[in-house]
Amino acid sequence: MTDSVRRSDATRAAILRAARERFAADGYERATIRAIAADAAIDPSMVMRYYGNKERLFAAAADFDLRLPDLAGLPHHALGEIVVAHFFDRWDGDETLIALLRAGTTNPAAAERMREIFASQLGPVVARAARGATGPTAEQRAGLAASQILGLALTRYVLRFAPVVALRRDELVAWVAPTIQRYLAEDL
Amino acid sequence: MTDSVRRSDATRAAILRAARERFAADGYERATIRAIAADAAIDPSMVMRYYGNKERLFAAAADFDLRLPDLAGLPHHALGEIVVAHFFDRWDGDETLIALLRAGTTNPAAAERMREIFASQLGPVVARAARGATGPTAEQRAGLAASQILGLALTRYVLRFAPVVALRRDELVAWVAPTIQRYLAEDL
DNA sequence: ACCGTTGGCCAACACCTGTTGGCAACGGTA
DNA sequence: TACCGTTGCCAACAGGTGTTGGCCAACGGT
Repeated sequence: MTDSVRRSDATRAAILRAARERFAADGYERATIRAIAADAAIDPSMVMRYYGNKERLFAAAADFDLRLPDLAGLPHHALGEIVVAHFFDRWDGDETLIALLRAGTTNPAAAERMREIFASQLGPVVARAARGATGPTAEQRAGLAASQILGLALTRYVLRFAPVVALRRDELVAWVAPTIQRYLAEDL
Repeated sequence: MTDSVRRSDATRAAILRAARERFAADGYERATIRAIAADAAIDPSMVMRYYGNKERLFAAAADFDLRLPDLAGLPHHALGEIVVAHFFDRWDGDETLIALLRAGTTNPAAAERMREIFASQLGPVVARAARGATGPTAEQRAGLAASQILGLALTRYVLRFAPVVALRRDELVAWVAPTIQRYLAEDL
């Protein structure tokens, strides 16, 4: 029975979708099981049966893939623009990263998940792209890039600073890409 | 009586200090009135008597002055370094900004406070410094700078990304200062 | 020495939270 | 048809939350 499509799969998916929305909009503590269940048009106890507890529900909802391309085969001078544009694609198409960002500031487990994702997904890509560069380590380059990328997501999607919201996406890419380019591939 | 020093002033200050610590460490919702009162060695009901409710307590605890210097009289090419170093001074010496950052991601009032602070304190300083520059408006320049500065605070003090925590302060200034310099004073 | 004012604590309130167990309807299978 | 695992809801629990009102002791000016 485990390999067939169960009737409950739709419910499971509805819960996960509602959870991602709520976690993204409200953060970990304000996103209540009851509210998520109501969004999914289901009883709160079903959430517990399918996901065990709130922490495991969040872990399931915050399973995220940055889907970074391999930068080693791309034009070296365009790394910054490619990375920034890719992150815009990623968080415009999936609010999971925003959920993670909101929850990570108050929930230790969410912060740990965030560290894992960037260490295991951004780190290696940067290491391959920055091969042969002198100066800082790949981890340091990745950390610097993360600070600018997450700061952009923070001010635009979470804190909603008016000028950052008002700037068009391509304008932001033009401004921020050189920053990322320098962090990833240049020396001081 | 209102202009004299009351016996309760010490208690008021202790509550405020405990509130700032708790809000900085836990964020808005996880920082409970009871925990703040316990830190201040006081009864929870006293917090209510002195500050009315939790939201007003946060407003009092999050009253923050960036203390930005007037950049117009300083060497133009060193703006970035001065600003970045100043922010390190500011958030190393006062955890209020960290409290604001943590709370701002989940509490709408805290986010609004954050927008106010940056619009009213960073905006005008940037406008004076960037006088005569062409291209983007001062608000846009300030917003871009805020994205990098807050991203740095986020990854270093809140999410605690290992490489960003491990880098020395002067190393981070050296890397980030050119970014801020470009956002504040250069064109695309 | 008095007495109003101030500073403080205790107990309780109404509400909301994550979480649990029991019970009814469904839907394939024998 | 009789069965039994699955899917779902309802009601409740135990604990924690912000918040309130009443009571008591210490202070300080007269």
